[in-house]
Amino acid sequence: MPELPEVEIIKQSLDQKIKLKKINKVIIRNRNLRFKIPLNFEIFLKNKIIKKVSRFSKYIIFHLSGGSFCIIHLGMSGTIHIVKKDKKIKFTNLSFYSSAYLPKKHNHVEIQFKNFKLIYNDPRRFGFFRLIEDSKKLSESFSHLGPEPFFKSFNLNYVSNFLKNKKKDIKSFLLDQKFVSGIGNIYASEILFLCKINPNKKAYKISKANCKKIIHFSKFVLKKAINKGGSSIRDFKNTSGNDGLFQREFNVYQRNYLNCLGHKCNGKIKKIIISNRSTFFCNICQK
DNA sequence: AAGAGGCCCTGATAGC
DNA sequence: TGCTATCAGGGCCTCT
Repeated sequence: MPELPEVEIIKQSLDQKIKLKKINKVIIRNRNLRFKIPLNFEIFLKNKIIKKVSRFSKYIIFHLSGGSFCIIHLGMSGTIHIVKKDKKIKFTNLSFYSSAYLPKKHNHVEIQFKNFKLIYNDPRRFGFFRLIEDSKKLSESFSHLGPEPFFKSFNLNYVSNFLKNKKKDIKSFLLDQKFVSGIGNIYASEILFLCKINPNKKAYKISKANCKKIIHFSKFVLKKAINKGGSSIRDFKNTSGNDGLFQREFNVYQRNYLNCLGHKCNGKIKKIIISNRSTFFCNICQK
């Protein structure tokens, strides 16, 4: 599910709902996520106050009283939702399940507050939780990640220097979190379509003009997706019962065999595999 | 250093 | 109905 826009939506509503709340109790039902949840996890969080919730790239960050942090990554299938005394609260944007569907399986982590609890559900268990002792270690834990598209450091100099001499295709670099963090498989295809760049194009062949387009449309697509409440595909919905709306704006993602939406283009959208991930593009518009 | 590929895991769906 | 194969929005690791 979650690329930067979806994580941003979740972060925004979490910050509203759990900021300044005290954790009463933590229950772990399955520690075997992407990384094993440490045995001191419950004790560490108990009685801590969530000072605020923030986000970097696809990571949610709980700022805890005492100066420590808890970071959450949702992997492919992680969802967070809020439950009040075994009844679901229809908080906006907190869960991507419909209100009619209360997940029972795969509720691996439960964080209890006074009047409600936060539930982490993750069928594939590619997500993870990590405890971070202080802000120095927090920045260390993100040091391997490149800038978000929104950062000033994601500029023409940086992009063209990074791609220079790289022989891999450009689409793989949009997914490479060391190059730029927050873009995932959906938005990589969408960004390249708007740039009119073929996803197979070798990175070193990307012109400066095209680097500018990549910078521009990376920001543009992610911002627009955030404004639309993210993308809901498959069975995902948010708690207010609504889907995110950005999937209606897809130009290429999952549109294989359909007409290209490019201006006066008669092409059909193609689906190919690049580094084991589905990739959608128009071979007429995108050169 | 950079790139290719495998792996972690469950569930939905398609095809036989 | 039930089997098998394929595919999912991510990212880590190893090998070359």
